[in-house]
Amino acid sequence: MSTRRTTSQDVAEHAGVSQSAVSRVFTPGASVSKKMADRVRASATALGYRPNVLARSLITGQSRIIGLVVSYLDNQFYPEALERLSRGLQARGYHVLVFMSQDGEDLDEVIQEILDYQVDGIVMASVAMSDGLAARCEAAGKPVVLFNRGQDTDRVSQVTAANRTGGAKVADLLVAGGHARIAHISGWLGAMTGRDRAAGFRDRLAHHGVDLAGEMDGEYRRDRASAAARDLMAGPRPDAIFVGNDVMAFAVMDTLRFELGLSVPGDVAIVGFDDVAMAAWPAYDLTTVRQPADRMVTATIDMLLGRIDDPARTPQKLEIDGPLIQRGSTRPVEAP
Amino acid sequence: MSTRRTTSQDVAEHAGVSQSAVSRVFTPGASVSKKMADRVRASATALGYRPNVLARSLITGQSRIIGLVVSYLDNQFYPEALERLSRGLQARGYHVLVFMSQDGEDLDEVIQEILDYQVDGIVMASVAMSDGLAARCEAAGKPVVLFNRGQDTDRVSQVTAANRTGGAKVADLLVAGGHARIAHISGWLGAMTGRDRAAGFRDRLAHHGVDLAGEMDGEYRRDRASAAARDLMAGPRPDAIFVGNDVMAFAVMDTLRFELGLSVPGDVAIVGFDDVAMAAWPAYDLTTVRQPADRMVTATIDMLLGRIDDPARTPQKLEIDGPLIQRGSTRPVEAP
DNA sequence: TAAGGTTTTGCAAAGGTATGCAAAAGCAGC
DNA sequence: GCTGCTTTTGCATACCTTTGCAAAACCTTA
Repeated sequence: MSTRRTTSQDVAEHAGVSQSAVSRVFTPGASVSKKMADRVRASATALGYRPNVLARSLITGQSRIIGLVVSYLDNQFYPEALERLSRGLQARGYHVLVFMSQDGEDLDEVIQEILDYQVDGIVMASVAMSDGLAARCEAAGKPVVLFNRGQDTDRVSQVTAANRTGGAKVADLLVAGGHARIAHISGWLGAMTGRDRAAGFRDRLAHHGVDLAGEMDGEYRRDRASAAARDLMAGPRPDAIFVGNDVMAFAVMDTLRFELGLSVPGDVAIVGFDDVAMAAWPAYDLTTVRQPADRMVTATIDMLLGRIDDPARTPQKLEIDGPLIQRGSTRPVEAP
Repeated sequence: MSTRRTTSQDVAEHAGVSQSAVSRVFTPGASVSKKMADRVRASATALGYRPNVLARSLITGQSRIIGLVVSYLDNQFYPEALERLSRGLQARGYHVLVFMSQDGEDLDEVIQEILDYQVDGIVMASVAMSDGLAARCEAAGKPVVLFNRGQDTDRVSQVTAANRTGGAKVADLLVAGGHARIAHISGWLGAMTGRDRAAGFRDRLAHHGVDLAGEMDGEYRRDRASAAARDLMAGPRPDAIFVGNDVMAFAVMDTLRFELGLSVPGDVAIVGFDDVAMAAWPAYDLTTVRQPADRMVTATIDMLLGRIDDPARTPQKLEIDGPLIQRGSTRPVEAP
């Protein structure tokens, strides 16, 4: 039935040369004469030969596979990042093997599976990692990059947006907009992104001498954010809400407009975080802080491949600043 | 530095048994005594040993990797499908290796790369495949499933929604709703999904004796859909538009409401296709035909693994019917 | 205890490639 | 044509596992 794959041995026989010669032709930088290369390539295409990546990786110790751990894809920021990551790695000869992690605690098992595949590196998208686990990966010689998730450790590299600064920018904007009662529905406070955005926002408000008129944990979930919006509106009404990410901000806007009959930005101004594609759609037209997915992904790839090429390099933390994008969900304000 | 991975040989020495014994302990269904298993496992955990999947696949011929080709992820239907696919395969001991295909014609090269990784099977999400290419994959013994993309070939399996039937359901609804001027902004007519939805819709309208008041190719693109909406509205106005998928439908709604100042469904009723999560959000509240991602993915996995387990099995085509979900973008109508 | 059958174990080969080393080939200069 | 040097080639081994086969261990029964 399924014909045996053609091997370098087959090509060697067909071309009348040794197997090692064939291998060298397909190994960049190996020593082969032009004549040999031509001859082997001719036989190779005649037989439809291509090197077996798995066998190769067995001996080189390089699989050209990057493991990606991701816990959910329903925040549009992640599919976008995944697409860029995959394209970028592909362009450099790597490919992404996907591992979905339940929100539960099977992360250990997931990492084990990843290591079983002999990946060359690991990207964890918005997933936290115990210190012991990080140590295990590094001990196995597999560099790890935490994408969009900060953590207090020096064992692994990290790429995040400038969350504190972003939060501060929002504070500046809302204060400049003359808002008196400003509230916050935060991202999940169990994660550093959520905490940093909130802290940056709070600190900057304080710096302006403005008190926070309410803060609730939206946990990065649509339903929690809607509930939080209802709660906030039940008391003395805020006239502006900074929401910890765009997806929650959409939920808040929907709740305000269609459930409570309020106008955005007429009654309440809304600001999000991420700048996913939908934020620009007219139905929401959301003012938000951009997380520059392109630069974040580029940095992630560079860090990862950098450490693969030179294992002596040490882990690194990088924060990437993104601009505040003013749109219709806030009243226009001169740039500060 | 990076310590050499511990191998089955190391475990064997530590436990004082042969290397093959270690292998058998980690090979389900192999013949090992309880005593041996315990002893080996003890040494294995002591040394932190886990079998090397790549070396294993070299000899078994099974990599437990499934190649996924996908061309873009900005239609939310695909991230959702990808998440389900990955989770489902993971539960059955497989993992997804992602390949992004540019819309250009490098598909040949992409498939070659996939085959280089010795994948056990291939899923092509909404990507067309030449017959020759399909033949090549099957010749290599790699079953292929086209996900959400029909094609005239018996070489590969296919899973799609019931696109014709879906289109027909929309026609029924709009006619029952008493609409007089009904238009269609189709999905890309270069793909069978787009053509089938359009054909099912058109045929059913004809069956009701209703003429199509205009049809344009939206190419599954937001900008093309908006442009099409403008064009349609420039002439004698339709009072209902069936749009080839949800993402385009959102664009059409935005254009009608915010650019042309029209009301949906007051002036124009809109129906989409897919039922992505956002369709249920109040800002759009879109009537649409559901593509049951869960069942489609389950079927895809079953077909793929079925053919991997039994290569004699022949490719199969499956259409999965999804319900019409009535929401606020059409006026309510009794179910037909 | 010995014979017979069954289960468990070790040995050795295989899977497809890369690579160190030594031999062969090529080349330049006389 | 010979010497000395550089480049190219082949041989053999290694990477880590699974698995057919035969030997060893075990169990059962007489």
